[in-house]
Amino acid sequence: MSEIEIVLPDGSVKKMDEGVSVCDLAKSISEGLARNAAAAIIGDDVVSLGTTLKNGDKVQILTSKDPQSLAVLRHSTSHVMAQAVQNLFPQAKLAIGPAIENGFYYDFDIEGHTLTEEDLPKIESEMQRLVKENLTFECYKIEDVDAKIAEFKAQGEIYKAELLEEHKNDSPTLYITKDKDGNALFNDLCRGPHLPNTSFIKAFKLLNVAGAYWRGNEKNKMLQRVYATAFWNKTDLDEYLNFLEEAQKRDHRKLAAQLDLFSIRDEIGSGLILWHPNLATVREEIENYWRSEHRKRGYQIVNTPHMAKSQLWDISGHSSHYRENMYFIQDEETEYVLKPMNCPFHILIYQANRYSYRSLPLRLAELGTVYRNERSGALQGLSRVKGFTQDDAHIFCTPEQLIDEINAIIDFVDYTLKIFGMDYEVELSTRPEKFVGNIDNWDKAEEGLKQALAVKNIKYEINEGDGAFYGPKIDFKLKDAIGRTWQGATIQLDFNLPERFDLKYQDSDGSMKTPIMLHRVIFGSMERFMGVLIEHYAGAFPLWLAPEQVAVVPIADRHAEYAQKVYDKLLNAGIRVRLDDRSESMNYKIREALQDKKVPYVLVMGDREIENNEVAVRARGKGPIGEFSLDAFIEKIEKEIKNREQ
RNA sequence: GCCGGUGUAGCUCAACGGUAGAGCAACGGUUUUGUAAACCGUAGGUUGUAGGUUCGAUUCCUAUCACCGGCUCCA
Repeated sequence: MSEIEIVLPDGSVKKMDEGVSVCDLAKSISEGLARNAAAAIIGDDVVSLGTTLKNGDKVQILTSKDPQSLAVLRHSTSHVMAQAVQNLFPQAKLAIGPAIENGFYYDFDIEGHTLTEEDLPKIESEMQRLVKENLTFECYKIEDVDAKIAEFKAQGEIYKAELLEEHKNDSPTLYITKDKDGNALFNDLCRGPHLPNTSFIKAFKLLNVAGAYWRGNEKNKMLQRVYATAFWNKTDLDEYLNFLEEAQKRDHRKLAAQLDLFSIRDEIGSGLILWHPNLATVREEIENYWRSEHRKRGYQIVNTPHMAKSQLWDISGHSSHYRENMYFIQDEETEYVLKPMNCPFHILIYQANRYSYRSLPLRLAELGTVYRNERSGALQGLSRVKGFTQDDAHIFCTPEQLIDEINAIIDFVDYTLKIFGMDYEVELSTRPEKFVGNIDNWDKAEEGLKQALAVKNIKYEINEGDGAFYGPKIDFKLKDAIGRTWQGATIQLDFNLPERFDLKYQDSDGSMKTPIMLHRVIFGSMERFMGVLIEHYAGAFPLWLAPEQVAVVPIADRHAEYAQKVYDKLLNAGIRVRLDDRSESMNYKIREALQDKKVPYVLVMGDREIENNEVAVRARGKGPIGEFSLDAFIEKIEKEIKNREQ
């Protein structure tokens, strides 16, 4: 028997007999490691412990302490769930069951039974039973693929048969779940990796059931998906479940009712937002920021109509590419389209003048309200609506100016998100299968975006084939206060529209050339961004955005006159203030202002304050912060507002 | 659009074949309060909408609309 050399993470080399597995390696290192080993990494791949080692393999053994092992735990738990479901519903056909970001799911096709929330506890207890059996997961290479496909088909496992057919040349493997006597109880076509056995599975929770198309294609059958999660221990699981609860409390649709922010009415239609005064105030502040910041950064602000003749959309190509999302309005002779995008209008503004390379870039910005006919099931609160206002801008520039322009936008986005205390992740989406323009331009554009990101030293992920049909794009995923991500700003390159509209500028050599066009939004849409902000702040907007900044609370009726003076002075200083002179108890008024309305400052005043010509200040989340003269208080909050303090 | 769930007072929920009830909010009164809910009372609903079954429907059935969890799509 010959020896092989294994490289351990510390760089040391260990000699092992040929044919040994990762598990043997773990045992040879220490008993404790062997007991705690969940999986391993060989090279770049996470593998099961049963994997046979090869000479020169770089091996890292994973325990529950290594972040990479969590996906293995979840994947194995998903197999246990599939096994439990098949035990309870023998007719259930298995589709796929991967680990996902915060847990895992498994898709089933169960004839004659529709899973509901009530089934989840039953499945969970069956899983508990299986886990207690201390089952092992063993990996087998499928030698005779065709025979196995036939077997799957005979069992009715049509989805597994389809998957195996597809992966027949990838040396497919089968994971068999066995009890302690070695009896095979369950098997699943699976690439792995898996835990050695179920003893690691200690904390899991089934979350919800949902429909999902087989392979994500809406032409395929709809399967039943069970979402679940698993962690190494109950503490982590509970923490995650608390997080879900916290997220639910922050739901902008719930907070909308409590804080009187917006509503959607049947009489108007779904996906159309009524902005109540409170949210309109937040929007006004944000629009003010948006306008002044655009001026500073060399943008010109424009306004364009809400509809245009069909002809315009024929030229832009939207009539063919975007038709199902457009609303048409028929006048006696002419057909109009409610604008789903602002770009064609900005292009026509470009066309109104002649440009040279010296007068570019031209940056046109608009808070442009667009209407898109969304599929009914897609609508959601403020996040997905039919009518919304994009903080849209289009930049027309020369190829030489492109990278600087992209960098400037990245700066703008970065600067803006910092104001809201939001972090972000960046994704670059490249050429899709269906695209317009020539590949050469596409390659250049993708390279340009990459360069711009490199100059800024920004880390990003690449979404192959996820670009728009007219150009590649950079997306910014906002991370809110509790770590959830939201689609926010995007920068899209466009070679298509400038050509369709035959846009020109005169270059330094006198020749006429076609400019490059950039589409970009910073917030995305006012609606979606407000939704994100509400959840980010859990409804407790910072002072500069708060619909009501200060509540004035006189303790008894005899203090009303003084309170009125305080109120008038604050109002005069441009503060959004409310005088609460109802004959309710002071405690009631404080509680309502802070808890229900989330007002940042409550000013309480009684005999003492009148005597000293002061106000007693209570800050949201901080409690009483002392007595201030009114001027000192105004000065303090004016500074906070100006600095947009969080 | 698709799969599943849910629609009861302004809000949160109860009743589930016998004709709808509570808390908060609102309104009226009492209380005049010292840092997160004073007390008493009044009013408020063709139970999402339209059909059907039934002596009788909020409850059962059908259709439809909206919302929720997802899939797909997307700012």
